[in-house]
Amino acid sequence: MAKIAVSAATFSIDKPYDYKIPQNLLDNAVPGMRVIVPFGRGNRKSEGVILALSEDTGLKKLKAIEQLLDENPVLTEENIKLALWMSDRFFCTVFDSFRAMLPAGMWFKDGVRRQGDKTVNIAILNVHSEEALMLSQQRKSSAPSQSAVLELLSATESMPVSDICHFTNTKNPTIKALEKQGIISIESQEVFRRPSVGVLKDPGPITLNDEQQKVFDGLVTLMTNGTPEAALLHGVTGSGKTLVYIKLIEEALERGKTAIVLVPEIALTPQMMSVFTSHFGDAVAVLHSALSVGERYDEWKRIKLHGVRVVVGTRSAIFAPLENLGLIVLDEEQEHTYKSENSPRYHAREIAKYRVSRAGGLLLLGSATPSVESMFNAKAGKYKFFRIENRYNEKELPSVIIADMKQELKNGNGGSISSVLQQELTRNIEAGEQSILFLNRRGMNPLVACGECGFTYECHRCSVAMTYHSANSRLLCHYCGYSLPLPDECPSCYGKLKFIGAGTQKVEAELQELFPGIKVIRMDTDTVSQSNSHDKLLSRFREEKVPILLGTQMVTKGLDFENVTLVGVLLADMSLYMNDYRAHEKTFSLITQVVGRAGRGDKPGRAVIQTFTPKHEVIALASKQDYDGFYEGEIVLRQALGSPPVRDLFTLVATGIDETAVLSAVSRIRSALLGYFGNDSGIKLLGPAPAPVPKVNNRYRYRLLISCENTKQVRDTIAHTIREFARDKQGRGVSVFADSDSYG
DNA sequence: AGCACGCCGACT
DNA sequence: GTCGGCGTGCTC
Repeated sequence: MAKIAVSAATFSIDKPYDYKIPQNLLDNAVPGMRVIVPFGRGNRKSEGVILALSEDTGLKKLKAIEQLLDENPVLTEENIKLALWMSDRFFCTVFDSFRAMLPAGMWFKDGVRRQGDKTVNIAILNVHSEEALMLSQQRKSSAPSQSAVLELLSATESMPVSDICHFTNTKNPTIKALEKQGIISIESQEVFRRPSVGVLKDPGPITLNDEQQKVFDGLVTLMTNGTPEAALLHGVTGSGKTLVYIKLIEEALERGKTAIVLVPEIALTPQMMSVFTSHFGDAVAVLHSALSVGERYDEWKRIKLHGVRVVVGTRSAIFAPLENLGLIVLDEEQEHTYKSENSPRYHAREIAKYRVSRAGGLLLLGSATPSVESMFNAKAGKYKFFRIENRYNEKELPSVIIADMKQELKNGNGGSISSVLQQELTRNIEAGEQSILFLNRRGMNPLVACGECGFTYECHRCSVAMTYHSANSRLLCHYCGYSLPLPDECPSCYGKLKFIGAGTQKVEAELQELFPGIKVIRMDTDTVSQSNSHDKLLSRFREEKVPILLGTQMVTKGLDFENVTLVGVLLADMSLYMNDYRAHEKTFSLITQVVGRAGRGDKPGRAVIQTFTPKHEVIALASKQDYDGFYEGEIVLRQALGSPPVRDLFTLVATGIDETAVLSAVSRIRSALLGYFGNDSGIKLLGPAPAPVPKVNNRYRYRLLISCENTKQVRDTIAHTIREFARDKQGRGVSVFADSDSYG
């Protein structure tokens, strides 16, 4: 019999289920294979993964495995252990964990057949090329098509059939005829759908400066000492961390090890890929969710079976099927994108720690503004700490100007560009230098409010403010996509509607008014599309020396432009007052990164930070790029509030259509937890309170926060509470999930 | 979550 | 009688 993780089992009933292995599958069924099994009363077919094999005790009458989905196991014993560990750690089913490990193309989705291997027919000459050429001459008049094909093949010996047809303008029957005569043979060869990579020309050997070299030496020692290690590398923007990564990977590869490099967002993979591919060639693969299903499946196969040794990718690439891992790098480790928002709700850093601890490798967390959590661990000695203080090539950090927007308003400037920023922009335009403007506002579009009664539009399904899109003159909800046309007047008092909080579109219009005839590139989710990619917009900015680049989050990372000497942060406060213990950290990190964009070339840079709260300490520290000062202040605050990393935080979220049902569910869960924890002073319960987004897709969301130490016992209690809740018929219509150290 | 089983009311 | 409504409990 086999122990199986079943896809149809929900969290509350998840466990290894026993199935009989039918005689005809007995020889082939092995752990790590995917199967189809009957499940539940209706015996509906469900996918599953074999966890282990054991002797059939014959005690229970078991159902039988229906079908094996793989010839060879697609998951290793190590994967199975990891999946079990994840289910304990992240409150998910074991099958959820497996789903995260395999590329989407391998699963049956909505009845669609899974991704097939792509093959191509190759024609191969069975005779010497001279002979082929001779045959070609003979047939010039009698069989001109065959003649052309043979002439072509005499030069190349083999070629994909489709290419031959294309070049010689022949059809498949000609090829078939030649095959029949035994002159050529046709073989089917597996090909890999690969995302295109722009490879840089011969990068040459890397030379590190003294500071980088010192850091590198320390890291190599850690990587090669045979024990699992974790290190935090704090390197200011422009300190050349990537060079250190490349040298480390070289070392790892030389020792027969493999490496994973994670970046926080897809937009950063092409740059990393081209740098890495020019150093390591075909040994590099890329994994992220913007690849087509076929590409992702094929990259995964190349990694698992065809000798790839370096993987670059976003969060899910942490599961890349590499063996013998010597190094995992998380670049910009503070980014929230490393945390999954869906089940399994893992953090890539946690999976990385698990993997290096088994492989004896090195986990390297790199950042210009380390997360408070990682710095805390570094100070506690859990991570070795390294720092690069100086920018590569000794570039100076930009000078920072803080613009008080309240004062601007008093002076009668209600626009989004302060007078200082306007002056600086003028200066740059006149000098032929470029500027980047950053708008820290998700959603990018203005809110609409009544100028008289203050009425605002909220999405009736999601309880978030709707924003205005000028492209179609509609109001849109950014959570569920619901939209409605913008009315002429306030529906409540018939007053005049006003736009509040400029989005990139509005700022673009303002810029056009302030600087007539000056080109502006706008970069946000509206202007970045497949045909107009992130890359294309940036290379236009670089090559055409467009004076102003205006954008959202996207413009803040990894970019390196010689001619950019001015950076403006239009609304530095935006993220400061969110109801989230990470709000200060996010704001600090964002401003620091943006400021680091300016002055990377020979000329010194300036940064203008616009804010309504110029005295705020976080803004002052960020403009000085004083990370240590920020950390010291912040950790005291966290200590006082009992927030991570001083303590751990679990979030329990209940969602449902009926608000009172959801609320009473959370209250019942709260009392159940209180019952389990008793008056343990180490555990603090907060809530119930509406989740940061209280309604999504017509479902209300309430949450409970548990501040405590993340122990097995606490996790088990939380998991047990969720299971109990799901079994209780009182909770019908309400679903509950748990998360640890969630973001937002 | 999804599905069968069962114990009630409405209808040919 | 019996069709189908939904409330209930189980999933190897």
